[in-house]
Amino acid sequence: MASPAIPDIIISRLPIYLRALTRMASEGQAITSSKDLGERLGISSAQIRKDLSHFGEFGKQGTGYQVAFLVEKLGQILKVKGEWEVALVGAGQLGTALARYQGFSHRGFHISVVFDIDPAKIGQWIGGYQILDQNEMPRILREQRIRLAMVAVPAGSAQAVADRLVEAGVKGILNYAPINLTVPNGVRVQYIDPVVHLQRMTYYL
Amino acid sequence: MASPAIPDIIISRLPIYLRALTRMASEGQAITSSKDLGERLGISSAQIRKDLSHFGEFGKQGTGYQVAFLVEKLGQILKVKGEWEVALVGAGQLGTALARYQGFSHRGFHISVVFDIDPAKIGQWIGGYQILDQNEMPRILREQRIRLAMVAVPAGSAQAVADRLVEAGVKGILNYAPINLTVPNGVRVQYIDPVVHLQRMTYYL
DNA sequence: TAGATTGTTAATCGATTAACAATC
DNA sequence: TAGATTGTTAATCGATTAACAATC
Repeated sequence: MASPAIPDIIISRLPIYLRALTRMASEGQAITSSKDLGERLGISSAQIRKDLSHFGEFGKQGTGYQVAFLVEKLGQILKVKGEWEVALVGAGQLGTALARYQGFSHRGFHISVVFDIDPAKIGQWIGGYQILDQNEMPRILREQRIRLAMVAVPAGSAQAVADRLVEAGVKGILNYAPINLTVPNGVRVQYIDPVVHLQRMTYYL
Repeated sequence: MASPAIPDIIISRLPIYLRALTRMASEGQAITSSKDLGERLGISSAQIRKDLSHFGEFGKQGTGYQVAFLVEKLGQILKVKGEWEVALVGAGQLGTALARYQGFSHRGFHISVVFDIDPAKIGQWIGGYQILDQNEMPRILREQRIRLAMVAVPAGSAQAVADRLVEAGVKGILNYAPINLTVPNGVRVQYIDPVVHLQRMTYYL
């Protein structure tokens, strides 16, 4: 009997828990509780316990959770114990900032290739990466079995890029282009659009 | 009698609708329907109609919605018809990319000031902005009545920056630092952390 | 032991969907 | 008119919360 699928909304909270717990660990905090973690995150303690209970029993009555142990477990659940290779498409302003960002490696990700379509950029170096020709992308992604990609191209080319990524076997796309992507079942897309986030706040002003 | 508060989950979808509709308009599409829009976004048509119905009747039976009219209405609802002034804190790699990003102005936002704490950066110019001393921030924000800010500083200083922003009257913070912020009621925070988004996908790989 | 906190159950709450009369 | 699509109601579905026995 297949275990029931875990709701996506629960999965989406786990990286937030992991981030907070990792910070606790770095601050020397050895033990936490659902109440403590919940207060930090603005989430109810019941929800945290319920979320975690889908994956096992990680705590101890009366005591709470070992921070290091929970970090370990969440890392396993999210499969970020090792390092995922990620392709970056688009070496413009934003792509360059992403290529230079130091925060990926300690949290389970590593940019392995950077692509652009502009002949003036191909061959140039940014953040330790030589920019490759986007036409080579399908071949290189297949060869390196890359399953994650970040898209930092103009909105007008994002869907075409996504189509080629999917063709090349990519299963997860982090899309920085301000446009919705259509992808087949089995492929996931996450969106980062600062304007959308800002607009989510102006309603309340 | 106060009208009942609109659930935040509905507000959070409106910018997505607006973005898709704006794109339709730019592609010359004059009319859409809840079915058409829903298919583009992977959302049910019923949900789109229900969401919009909280704010008025914007469509016509048998026909659908005028794209331009709906863009107008959503812009009003989200209060992004004019332009909001936004402060940017942190002029590092990411802050610089944000300062240079051209995509804010046509969607209701304008960066008016950029701050950093590093004496070597203060006074330098990036993307048309002269970097100001972060110590001047409270005074300048108050003077200019700025209510929105983007935080692109290291995680370790993000909470302190947020505290000062709140003190200075900021009501909405777009936080790029990979850490949860604690803010008083009445202040909103939105988070952008690429690693969180990537980790939300690796579970499924 | 007494106090604290877990994991889990049942109750509550809220969001989504299905369905359809109204009507363009 | 016939076909299409809205806005809305009621039903369904799913997520959150409250409560508590178990137990460290």
